Amino acid sequence: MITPYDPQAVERDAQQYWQDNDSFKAPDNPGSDAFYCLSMFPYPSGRLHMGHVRTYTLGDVIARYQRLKGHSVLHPMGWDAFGLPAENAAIKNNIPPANWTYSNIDYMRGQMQSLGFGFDWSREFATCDPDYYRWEQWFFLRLYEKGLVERRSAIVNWDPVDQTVLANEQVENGRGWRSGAVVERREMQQWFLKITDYADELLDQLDEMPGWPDSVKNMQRNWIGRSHGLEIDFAVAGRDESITVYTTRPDTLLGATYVAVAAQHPLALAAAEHNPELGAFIERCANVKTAEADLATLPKEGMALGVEVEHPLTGRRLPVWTANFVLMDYGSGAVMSVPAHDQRDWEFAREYGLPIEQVIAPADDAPIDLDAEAFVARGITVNSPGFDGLEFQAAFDVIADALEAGGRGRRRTNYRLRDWGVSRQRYWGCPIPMIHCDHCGVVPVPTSDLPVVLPTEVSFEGVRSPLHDMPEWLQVPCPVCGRMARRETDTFDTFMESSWYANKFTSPGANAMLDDRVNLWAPVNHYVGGIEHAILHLLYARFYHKLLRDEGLVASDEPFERLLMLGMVLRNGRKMSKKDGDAGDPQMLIDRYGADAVRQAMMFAAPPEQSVEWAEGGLESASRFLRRIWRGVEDHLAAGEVPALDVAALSDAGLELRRKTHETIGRADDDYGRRVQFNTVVAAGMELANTIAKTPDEGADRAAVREAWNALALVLSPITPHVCHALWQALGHSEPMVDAAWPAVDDAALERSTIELVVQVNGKLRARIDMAADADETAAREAALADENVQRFVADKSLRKAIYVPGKLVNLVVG
RNA sequence: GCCCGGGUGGCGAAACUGGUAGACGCAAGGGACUUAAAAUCCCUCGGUGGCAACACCGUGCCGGUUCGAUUCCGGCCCCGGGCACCA
Repeated sequence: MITPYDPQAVERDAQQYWQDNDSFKAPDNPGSDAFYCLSMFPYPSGRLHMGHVRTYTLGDVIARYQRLKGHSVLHPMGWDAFGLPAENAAIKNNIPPANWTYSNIDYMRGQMQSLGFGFDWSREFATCDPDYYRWEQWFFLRLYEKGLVERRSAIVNWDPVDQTVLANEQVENGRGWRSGAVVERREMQQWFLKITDYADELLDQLDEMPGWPDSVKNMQRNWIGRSHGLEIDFAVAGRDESITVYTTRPDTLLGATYVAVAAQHPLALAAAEHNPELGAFIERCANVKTAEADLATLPKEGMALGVEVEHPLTGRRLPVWTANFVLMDYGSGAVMSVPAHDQRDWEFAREYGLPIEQVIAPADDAPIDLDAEAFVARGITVNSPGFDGLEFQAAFDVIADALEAGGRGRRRTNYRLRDWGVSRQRYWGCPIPMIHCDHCGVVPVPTSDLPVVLPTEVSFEGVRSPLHDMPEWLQVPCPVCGRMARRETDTFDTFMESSWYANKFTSPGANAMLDDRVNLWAPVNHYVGGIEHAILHLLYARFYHKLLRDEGLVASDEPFERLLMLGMVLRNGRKMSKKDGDAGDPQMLIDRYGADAVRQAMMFAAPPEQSVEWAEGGLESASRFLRRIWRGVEDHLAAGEVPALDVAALSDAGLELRRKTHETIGRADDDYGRRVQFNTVVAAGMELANTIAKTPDEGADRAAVREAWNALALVLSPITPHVCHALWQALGHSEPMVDAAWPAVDDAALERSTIELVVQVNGKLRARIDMAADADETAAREAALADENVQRFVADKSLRKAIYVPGKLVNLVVG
């Protein structure tokens, strides 16, 4: 019976089968063959977009391939459910965020199921489930006891639209990463996680992570930004105090001609008390309503404090200035200024007429012009009495030793990385389990009172968190003194939830944060997600994993062994957005072409790490191909019984098909497993289908045709699982495709008796000749020279040399 | 400015370890089938010259190494991403 390919029916049947048979339920006790494949869980924004389709298809391909290779696979899915859009929707439509979120989850889960992703849905959770976030609260209290949590006042990035604090990582070009509003600087009491305590490990371990792309590792290195330098004390002239500066260039110390401090530096604030003009300047600096990134574009401005300090080595008096380019929260908020060898200091010195004194000369005696710009490269010390003639490291060490011996300085490592501010002034997040008591101060919620459940029956008055207006939630007896106290109304940054969800999937139903099962699966063997998370999420998740490890909750050092960073899905060179309308809506495409065609088109469009220009043309192509193989199998089956494979009885066409079949298996295996490049798997499948099509399906060769169809169904099944499931059944297998094993390559099928040998003359292709595969060099050379076209190029010249690459080419060098 | 990627036909791309550039597909053109259309099948498809065999040119640009370079090295141009008064 010939039935036309009906993707809707085929996909419904396959999905029903997987559901009825719990096909993707991961075992609780996997053996050493465990493979944990995870795709970054989505924010339940309402509906899937093409970026989701790409990410989850790639993850699904990996999971299904590993399963065929014999692994026990864990491939879970959940929801990164806290966050601002739910509140915005709530404010706009007057729906409680919880309702909005859970209904989005229901819709998106349905979409994922219609795409045929092989997720173990029994492990699904949303981060807004109290059963999930209670452990986050519990763990936060453990960290608090351990001293890894701090509450302190800090200048923070304030998003005036979202009315919340943002981490540095969430500020892009001076604007909030979600709202796009210009970020302001505000001082507030905040909770911090001391990620800087782990800066060295987070940095150093990158060197031992071969499964991560270099680009991501470099981004993280830059973000952590470790620098080695010196803290140097400058005594304030005439006073019993000193200020400390930080420098990575102590070799230039003798060239310091002034010292610059941040506007908020205590020395500047003190000087301003007697100097209204200076006070006004400091005021102006503080009120610049911009983020740090924007400061870079401001002109360099400053003012003398009327204070002098003593150079720690020469005793020379240097003026102290305040300057708008010195940051209070990096280093010590003060710098020694060496205008000859730092471009910023140079510009400032030129503006205010401060001296520029050379103390470093180029090692190669190249001319320099300090009237044009600073000489910032490393070189040899000059004009530095007692320290001359030294190259960078020698000067660094000698000066560091001298200062340390005199108690006026010390070696110090600094980081760009700041502690992680986790407080958000928002409602829809995990409540921070703290209580404010007028008598006892800040008191942690006793673990026996966890979870602190976020009330979900709420209504919004503007953007303000409704928690402020819920006295029944807000007021609570102080756990220490019993008097009425207030709950903390801030909630956690949502990156807190996404920092440990991968581990949680291993321990469903545990009456603990994690249980022993975590180490049977963790770390994630292959993690799949968008490049936009290269810093934020991945750095926090690495940090959190180390926190879990140090609490004895996981045994591994890193959460993700191998990382696949996908390029973005673009349309007309831009990130896809709502403007793309139906074209950007996968649902319409699934309804029209079927999930398999959508999946194949997405995989075929480009290799995973590259950004992909989404074009619907690929869907017609994919659809056409799937119809073709469907019809091909139908025709093959309609021709009746197939004899057992008898290689000796095969025709040349049959042997050729067998070779193609086994080549395809080998290529696909390598592409799936090692190269993680799936567009070429699709191409290889198409080539095999083309070869099948031109092989007469007759006599003994029918066995080779059957073998080829079986191989094609298996090889393509990670990408187009539904149609392959159906074809596999039709081809007579009683076992379902998901339980099949990856086929072995038959090396004998790959052997050739003759090959096409390329003949080059002086590196240029001149002929192709048929040769015995095992021909030796002499035979190859003679056959090459016998070729008519080759003769035209060698006839009147002498043969100098011949290069023979067996099985490939012979290159005749003549002259 | 610094750190990563990338640049190959009209388009998406392939070429994995230096060895046949453009696999596979899209679009286009021609043809078959059809009353017609859809679907399907066949042929052509980097440029120039040539009836053809074939030749010359061609992987952003310039140079180098090599018998041989899309691939390695040096310099430059352009595009994308990350970081950025970080001392």
